[in-house]
Amino acid sequence: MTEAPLTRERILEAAEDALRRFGPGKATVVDVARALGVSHGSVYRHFPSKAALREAVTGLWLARMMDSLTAVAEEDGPAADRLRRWLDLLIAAKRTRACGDPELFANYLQLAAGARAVVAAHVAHLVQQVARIIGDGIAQGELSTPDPAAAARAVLDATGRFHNPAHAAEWTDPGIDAAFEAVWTLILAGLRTR
Amino acid sequence: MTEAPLTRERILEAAEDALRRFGPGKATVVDVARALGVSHGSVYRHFPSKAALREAVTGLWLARMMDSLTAVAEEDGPAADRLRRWLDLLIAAKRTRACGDPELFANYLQLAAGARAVVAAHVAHLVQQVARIIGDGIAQGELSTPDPAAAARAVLDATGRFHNPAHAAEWTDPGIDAAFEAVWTLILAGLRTR
DNA sequence: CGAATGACAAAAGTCAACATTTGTTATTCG
DNA sequence: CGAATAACAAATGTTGACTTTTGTCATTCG
Repeated sequence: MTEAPLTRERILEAAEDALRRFGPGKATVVDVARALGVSHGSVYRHFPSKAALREAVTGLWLARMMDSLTAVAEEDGPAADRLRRWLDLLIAAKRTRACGDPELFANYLQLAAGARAVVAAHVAHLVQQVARIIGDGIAQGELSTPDPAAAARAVLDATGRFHNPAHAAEWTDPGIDAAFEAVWTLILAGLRTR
Repeated sequence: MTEAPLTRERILEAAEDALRRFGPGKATVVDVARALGVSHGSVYRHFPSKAALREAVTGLWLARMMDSLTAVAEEDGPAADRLRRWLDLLIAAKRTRACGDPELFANYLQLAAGARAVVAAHVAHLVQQVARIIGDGIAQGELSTPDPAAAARAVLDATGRFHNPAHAAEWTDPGIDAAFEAVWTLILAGLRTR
């Protein structure tokens, strides 16, 4: 039986597993070490703190979520359609994770509450993708807005209720889809100014 | 020395005072009763529960905040200017209270977290005022939007980051005013569709 | 009689002893 | 020598006995 070496990757895997099994409140670094058959001190050789380990797990989790979004952001085609599909995907991804991956979502929620670097990076990444879609729309004459970067940030801010985890409790409201439709109508019109 | 009778109003006054002095976590109905020189049982003659008393206090507090907003909503003049001034006032009022009335703001925050009736009524009231401004704008040919009621709701949702108490922690961010400016540009353009 | 009281039970909150977890470091092991 | 460990101090969390608070109601008082 070969002994796999203790790598950053194996620790992240075990940490994500522990986080999912026990939740962000109960998972300890001793749990992670036990799953790997090592002492908890060894984990601290690869991560400076438990917080750093949690952030790294969240980073991977967010990165996986970004994959399908990136695909839409990099498509060709009408910018308005792409932006709408991109937002739908973002909202669906957040909702799916809130329901289907509650422990890791709670973990993300906690990190988002404190202004952790990994979350800021995630938001910056989202803004960049929206900016790209809006930029394409302007290039094709489909959209028109004075400051595309500001508009991208504004689109994310304006739709925050539907994807910001701070509002997760509202996502089961019956009127939530109608509310998004109204906001979408408003901002799409705003992006089409001439 | 005349004995003032124990009325709903005197209880509300004392309750607001206690809430402000001790904060939502520490104020008890015994505190309220003591300030009035009665037993706490008497308070329960006028309010069915402590929660109801807190809601009533919050209702008054919100109603006072609405006064200046209502004035702007009922003005004449260009709808875009009025809407902008109305939003500025709403945002300023929320920020002022978050900083200057932290105990009652914390109380409001707790009630807003649970979906209390008094908060829902407050939001409905806000929507109504925005709808009025937008309606005026349409009548004057200044604005144009398919569904004014939906647009009013959308304006409030889209600007939530700047007035929803769930985001109070972000109100000290350096970029918050620029972010609002970007959202304002976007939604104003959206309301001017033709 | 109706408003207010105070004694009471149940629920919620407090606090300090105790246990676990985090993070460090001197030592062991291959 | 470098990776892992085990023993440790400090920080954090848990527990359970105790106190306060909430809400009810039979009784009192004007």
